[in-house]
Amino acid sequence: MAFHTATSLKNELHERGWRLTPQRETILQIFQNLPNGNHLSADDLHQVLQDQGERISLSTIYRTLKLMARMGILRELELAEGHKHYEMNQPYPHHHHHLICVRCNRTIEFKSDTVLRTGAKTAKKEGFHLLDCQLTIHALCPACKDFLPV
Amino acid sequence: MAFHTATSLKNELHERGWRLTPQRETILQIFQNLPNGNHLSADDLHQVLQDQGERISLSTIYRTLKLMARMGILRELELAEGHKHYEMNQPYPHHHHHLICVRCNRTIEFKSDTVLRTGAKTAKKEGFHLLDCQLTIHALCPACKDFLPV
DNA sequence: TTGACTGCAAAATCTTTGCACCCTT
DNA sequence: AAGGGTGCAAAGATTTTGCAGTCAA
Repeated sequence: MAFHTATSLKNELHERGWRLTPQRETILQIFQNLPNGNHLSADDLHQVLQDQGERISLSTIYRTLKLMARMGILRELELAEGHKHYEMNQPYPHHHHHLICVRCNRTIEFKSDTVLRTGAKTAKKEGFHLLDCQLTIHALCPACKDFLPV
Repeated sequence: MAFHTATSLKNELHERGWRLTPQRETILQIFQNLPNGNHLSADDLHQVLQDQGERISLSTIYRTLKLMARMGILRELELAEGHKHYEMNQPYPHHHHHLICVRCNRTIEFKSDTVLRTGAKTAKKEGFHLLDCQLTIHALCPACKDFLPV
């Protein structure tokens, strides 16, 4: 989970015979400039790009998001809203987890070194190459506690 | 995250003005009898029911799965296969997490008391009512390491 | 008896894919 | 020049929803 720049992205792609296209570079840039803790869905990203005057197709966006998630550059978040969200996969001091209200989707970020350590240890023990490790807590927030379950 | 029986399900439903229907009871039973560590998608569940001669519609299945997840009876798993899976939300000694290969979806279960404790502590600190807490590790398994990223 | 629940079918969402053309390497 | 990448449109997959009839309480 190292920090990625256009150059490191290029190198990693080339190692595998893939290419660095303007689209991929632009998308990486969007995520790099995203304020800490923000995340985008495929459609959000499409909007942001449109607003910047960039015309990248949704297909390419989906393909790129999946690619970068599999490379460990982005992390795929399931914030229980029917679609995935993505954010930069930041290394240690910024790495965080999510507490989510299953009713109103209110989300709180929190950090945990021990969880991060558990993730790394487990992946290593099984011989897996770690990409991302996220603790997701599903719960009911104070405002929704009494409305269970709908 | 307590163990649920038809009776406790009935009581919890009644507390909120909901009802215990044969469909809900049957679905709960399926999950109770599911071998530890197994999980079902909405469609899997539909198949299992068909095989048992039960005719419960997919709509009802989706509605029931969501309901039981929000009640904390089932846990919703994102095993990166384009659809959700569900399993009983078992309390402490059986509670587990998942290590998943993002390429082939090979999944390994593991337990962690410290992670569970972190989840409980975090929810409490924020005043949330805990439903489920899962550490999901995305990684590349030994067999897929070298095929990154497609 | 009441209104929550179910089943059905249609609709809505989100995501993937085939194909012709483009462009990085 | 080769073949990976993109855009478009169409297809796929999963999940949700409106509605009329059903049934738990």
